[in-house]
Amino acid sequence: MTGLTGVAATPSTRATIVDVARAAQVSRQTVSNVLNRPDKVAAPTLERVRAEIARLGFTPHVTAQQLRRRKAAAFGFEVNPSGHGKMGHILDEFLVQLTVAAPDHGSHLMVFAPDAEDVIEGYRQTLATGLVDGFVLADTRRGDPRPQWLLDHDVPFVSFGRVWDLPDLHQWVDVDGGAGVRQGVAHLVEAGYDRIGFLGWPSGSPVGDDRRSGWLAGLADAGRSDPDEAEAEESVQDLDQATAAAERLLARLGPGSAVVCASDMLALGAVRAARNAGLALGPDVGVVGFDDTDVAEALSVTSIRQPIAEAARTAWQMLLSPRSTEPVLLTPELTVRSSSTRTPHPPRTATDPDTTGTAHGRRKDTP
Amino acid sequence: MTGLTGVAATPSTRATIVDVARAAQVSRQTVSNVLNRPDKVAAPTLERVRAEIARLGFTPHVTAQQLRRRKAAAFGFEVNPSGHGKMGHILDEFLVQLTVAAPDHGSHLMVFAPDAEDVIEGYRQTLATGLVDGFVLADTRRGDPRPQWLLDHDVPFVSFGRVWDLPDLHQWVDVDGGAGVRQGVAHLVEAGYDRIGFLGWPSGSPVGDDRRSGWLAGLADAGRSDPDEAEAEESVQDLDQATAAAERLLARLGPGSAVVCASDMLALGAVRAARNAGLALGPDVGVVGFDDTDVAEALSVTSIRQPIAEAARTAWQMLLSPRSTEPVLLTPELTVRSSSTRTPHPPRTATDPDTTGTAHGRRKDTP
DNA sequence: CTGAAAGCGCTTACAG
DNA sequence: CTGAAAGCGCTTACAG
Repeated sequence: MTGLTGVAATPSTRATIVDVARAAQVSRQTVSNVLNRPDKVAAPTLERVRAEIARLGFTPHVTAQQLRRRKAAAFGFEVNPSGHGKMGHILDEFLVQLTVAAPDHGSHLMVFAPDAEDVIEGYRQTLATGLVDGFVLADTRRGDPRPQWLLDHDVPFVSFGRVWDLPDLHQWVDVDGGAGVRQGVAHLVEAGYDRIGFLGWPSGSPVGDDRRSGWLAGLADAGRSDPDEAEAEESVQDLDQATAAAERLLARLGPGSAVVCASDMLALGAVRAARNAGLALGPDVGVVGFDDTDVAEALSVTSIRQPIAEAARTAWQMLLSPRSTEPVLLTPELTVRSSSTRTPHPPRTATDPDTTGTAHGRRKDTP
Repeated sequence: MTGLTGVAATPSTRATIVDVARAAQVSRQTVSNVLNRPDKVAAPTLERVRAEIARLGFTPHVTAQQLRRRKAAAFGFEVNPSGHGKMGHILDEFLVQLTVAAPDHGSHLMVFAPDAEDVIEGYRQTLATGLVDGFVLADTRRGDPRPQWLLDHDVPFVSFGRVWDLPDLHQWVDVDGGAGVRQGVAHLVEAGYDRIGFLGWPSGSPVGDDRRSGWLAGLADAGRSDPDEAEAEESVQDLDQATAAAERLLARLGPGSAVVCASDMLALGAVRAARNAGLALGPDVGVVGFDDTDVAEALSVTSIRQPIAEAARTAWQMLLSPRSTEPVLLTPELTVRSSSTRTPHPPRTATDPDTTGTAHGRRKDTP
């Protein structure tokens, strides 16, 4: 292959734009034009250059492009060690989906872990290296300093999750948790459960309150408005406390009822509470969780799943066509499992009730 | 701040090495020397330049450094959408820990998702962009084409997980699963369980066979050599099959015995089998899982935890000082929970037996 | 110890 | 439509 035609002198070195130019008998600017403004190149030249590009396996050196264009075509994504160990790997999945979708937008993703003591400094430095043009934010919360800082410094960004502090900012995509819970209620009504309670987090968190409002909306849809306080309980994200809260709730609701939960952790508490009360999961009591985690899957608990891949694609779009002024709210889907199925249960000898439903089918419900 | 001293003309633009040079009244080469060979710069000059660097908040433009040094100081990490949904997010955690440790090695991490149809092409292209110098591999399996290709093309890499096909290649760090299971057996012996069985995967997979051998070694340690076939069962990574296999195994082992499992999924099967047999988890039957997933934590199952952060740090070291010829095998630790505690259980009325142990303490056992 | 020169691989106006 | 020129921000020998 290494002939007189001008293949790179050092074969181990990758082909450069100059190698292609020599091989195709054009200047290197023309090669660049073939790459970046093919419409400005005559057809025969175009073809010849492209053939050489293919033959040499030439891929532009992105680092050089970045420097020259003064644009990295890359975005930073913060990764957080403390986020691990807690149930639900939504952000891990989001990172993966962001990576998968990156090439479709001519971009790539750089992960970084800012010092927890000074997160903003981590963003500042990452930006200053020129390795990224902006950021994809996730896990935004009240009082989050990042959005304002990015705004102040004219740094492009998009957020996965509403930017609570800045109502005028529309560069976010989020999942409509309330709509998800509402679907869950509709599903449980349809499945034939009598009373449908809610096991949520203590009020005050925007996400939790949103999910709770979905429960109320679902009841209203079904003509079961105005539930009294007895039909809801709350617990922090802790299994023992969730179990205790669920026990209180189930005791008040009675058999034949169901519980929609603000998280799979809470749902697991409901599962245990049902078991402790001697109730079969599904037939005697329905449970729906949130986030469709491994735990929900393993225990065959119906759960509300966030459309993460779609969120990632939307994030890229917002980032790269920043004139779309509207935020996007995606609707989650229900993954239906045996915890919300009222089929009569087999004798309790050898088979565990909540193992029976092996049909892990997915179903999209619209409220 | 923008004075006559030569701060960047366009304030919105970040400071460059030239701005620092002007401000400190030296040439830009000297600034570069301050950054890269401080020993070659006179003390007063050094101090003056550094002061200006701090004042201007100058951070070198990494893209320019990459181009000039012909070195990205970055490594690629493949991310895989199909790896999700299955229990255990070891690789997600590895990615995070790799990112956390990156700055300590003057590097950063670029994630990419190669086309599943042609993974090698994804690696080739990523490398050709000049954005990375090499790769961190994970999830290596028999017949994996990546290590050989990287070797053939002189691309630096390290693998998290043994490179099974290339015994002469030592650039890997892995976790000694066998040693982990052995610890699990020792722990169960100490906890007072009578017979200790093994619930593993069908033989033939290197990882699974390794874990099984740890069980045998643990029994030998305890002077309980030569278990007969009745003390082991196998199942694929599926909950229903695992439950069935565990039921057969528990029936043969009898109460007061324990089961070490090759995964948390299998351990969950054992938990259900115990429950179906009316046995209390912990007091009546001990269970130890593998990987310390969310599911193990949620169900209070003792599990063997891989030291992922240490694996990540080791990977960086191997990558950046490639003369360390020896592979590294790390020993996992046991996270002890109530599923392997033989304390007498409270009455089975309101409290679920496997919820009692709220002490999620960690303990490092060495065989 | 400090500064002038060359160049990493590419792109972007700008002439011809 | 094609090519000569300039330059992105930095580093690395190499003279002084």
